[in-house]
Amino acid sequence: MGEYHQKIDEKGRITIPAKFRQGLGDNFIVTRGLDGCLFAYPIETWNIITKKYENLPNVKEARNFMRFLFSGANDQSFDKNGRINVSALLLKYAHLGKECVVIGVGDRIEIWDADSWNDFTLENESTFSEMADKLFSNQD
Amino acid sequence: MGEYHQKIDEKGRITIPAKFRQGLGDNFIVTRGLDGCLFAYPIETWNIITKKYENLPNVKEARNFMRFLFSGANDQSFDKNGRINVSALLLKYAHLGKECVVIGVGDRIEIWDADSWNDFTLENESTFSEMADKLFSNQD
DNA sequence: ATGATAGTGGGTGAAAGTGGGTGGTTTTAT
DNA sequence: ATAAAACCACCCACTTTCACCCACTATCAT
Repeated sequence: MGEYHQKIDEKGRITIPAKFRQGLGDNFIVTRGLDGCLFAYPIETWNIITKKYENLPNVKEARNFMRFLFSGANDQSFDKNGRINVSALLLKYAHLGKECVVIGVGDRIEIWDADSWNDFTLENESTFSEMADKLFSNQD
Repeated sequence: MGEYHQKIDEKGRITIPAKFRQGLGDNFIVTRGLDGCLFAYPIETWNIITKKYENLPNVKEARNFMRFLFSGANDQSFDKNGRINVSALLLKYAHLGKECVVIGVGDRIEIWDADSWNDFTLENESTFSEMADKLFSNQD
């Protein structure tokens, strides 16, 4: 949980906030996420996700799906200073420039380009309250 | 897993990314893949696959698929620099030019011509985001 | 104020990737 | 049968990249 603003240096390194490091473990997966951000999963969570799709029938759609799933995935670990090295491909996918935002969402971490994140929050600001209404209205 | 862009030299040699080498082992199989790429399997995985198809009913489709699978199969090993020597036949089959893309997909590696891979991702871009929605949303 | 922890930037040596040479074996032509 | 030609496995050399290390700054708690 939480929102942290971090910088991406010229080598494509991102410091993951100290708070998140323990949750991710020593080895974890960074992959393409939804709405133009990156996801980072603990390896155990990733294994659960992939295990679900391991025995798909060998048809074209399934093959494409697996290609999408695996080609975007990188296993990562922290350097001595708690940084990860994001590949050029993933940087491009998420339009990551010099500034980024790292947020904790349930069992994963999301990495957003600062501008994208800004746009996202602006766009959704007004709908958040509606969303909250919807989500929590029939709670007792 | 992951996506790596490599070059093919004039002798038809492709450097397999260091990350994939251990998974393939010293001897492995390269063969015609589906959807216009090449597959590379560790020898153990290959044995399992062939065993599976040996037990298929002896119908024409099965025989044809076996022919497809076996006639293109080469056992390969790495040279001192981690490269494999792809036969002219397989290069032609996968339309491999100077640039290629190597991806890890579950228990195998796929080798794509750079342009083919580009076309593939462009064609599927829209369905990929749907896939991602499916993939990450109905997580239970 | 001071020490400890987190974040940022950069240098460096080892490893990965790339290209080309060479010598021996096989193939082909005379 | 023999020499010329082609091929291929092996070797070496160069370039680029990346993982690791160190140094500095900012932030926070005591």
